[in-house]
Amino acid sequence: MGTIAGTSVDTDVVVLLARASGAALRTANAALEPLGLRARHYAALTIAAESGGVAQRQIGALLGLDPSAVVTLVDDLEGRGLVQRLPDPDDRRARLVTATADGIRLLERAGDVAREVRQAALGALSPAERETFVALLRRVVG
Amino acid sequence: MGTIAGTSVDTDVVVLLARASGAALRTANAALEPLGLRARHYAALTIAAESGGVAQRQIGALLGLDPSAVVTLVDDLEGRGLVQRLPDPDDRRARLVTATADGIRLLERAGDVAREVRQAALGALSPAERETFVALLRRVVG
DNA sequence: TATTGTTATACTCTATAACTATA
DNA sequence: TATAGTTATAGAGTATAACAATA
Repeated sequence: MGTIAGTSVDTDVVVLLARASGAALRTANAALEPLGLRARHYAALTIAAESGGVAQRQIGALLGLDPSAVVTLVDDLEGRGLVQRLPDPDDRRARLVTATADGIRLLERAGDVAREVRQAALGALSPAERETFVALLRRVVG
Repeated sequence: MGTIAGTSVDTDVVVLLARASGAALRTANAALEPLGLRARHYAALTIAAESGGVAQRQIGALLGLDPSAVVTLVDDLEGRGLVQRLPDPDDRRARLVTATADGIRLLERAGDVAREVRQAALGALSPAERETFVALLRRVVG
């Protein structure tokens, strides 16, 4: 489990992940605040824009969010006019979340911010190490 | 930012970290539940046991927790008789959190559980990849 | 003046159950 | 029967400000 040596601890993977995630989220939320977005909204808006229309269920699956949390998330974005819920012609239960022109414009403005956030999150690593880290992290998430 | 290809997304690092952390925490909390512990309590108890007495401030620094959250955490552990708050002879503001005999006994019982959790969290990676990943993750956290 | 621990408080996040309308 | 979305709600986590005791 780890032993204390001086002031440093051979910390648990779970703790390390929680710390890295918390720090990255705080950085992202602070950086996106001037645009009125949180990391979660930015991610969902990106998915909506790039997909050209996704079911909420899929947003939840991609972002690891509960369906009920996706409702709140899309409500926020729709309330700001950044996305629309359109009927899915293939499945009348589902509603396709699509980015509006305003949403796409905001995403473009947020591009630089997002780049800075990614850099800050992995600032301690070299470019090659970042690639390695993200590749492994993606496999960890599955 | 990433482009959609089929059903997979070149997801943001922030999202990946949040997903990995969430999944690891859920696994850890579920596995430790029979022992009446959450991941956070387990981590703090480990630090207390291995250090032989830590200031709450340091627990917060190691675990990335707000000082006020550490109060609640140590209250829980103390209420269950797993740690004690002893006066620090070198600084009368601080209180040294030390594991009790019960706390150490519980930690020993939790050892196997912790091993399983770490394995589950990084189950998709080979042993060598796990080492690489944890080393990089530790540098990301700083 | 700054720091440790503490309390109170507000806010966000997460998770579940129950419901509807479809499939 | 199962699934997509929704609502309500409860519980956990996070963050801030203010305070007493001590440095």
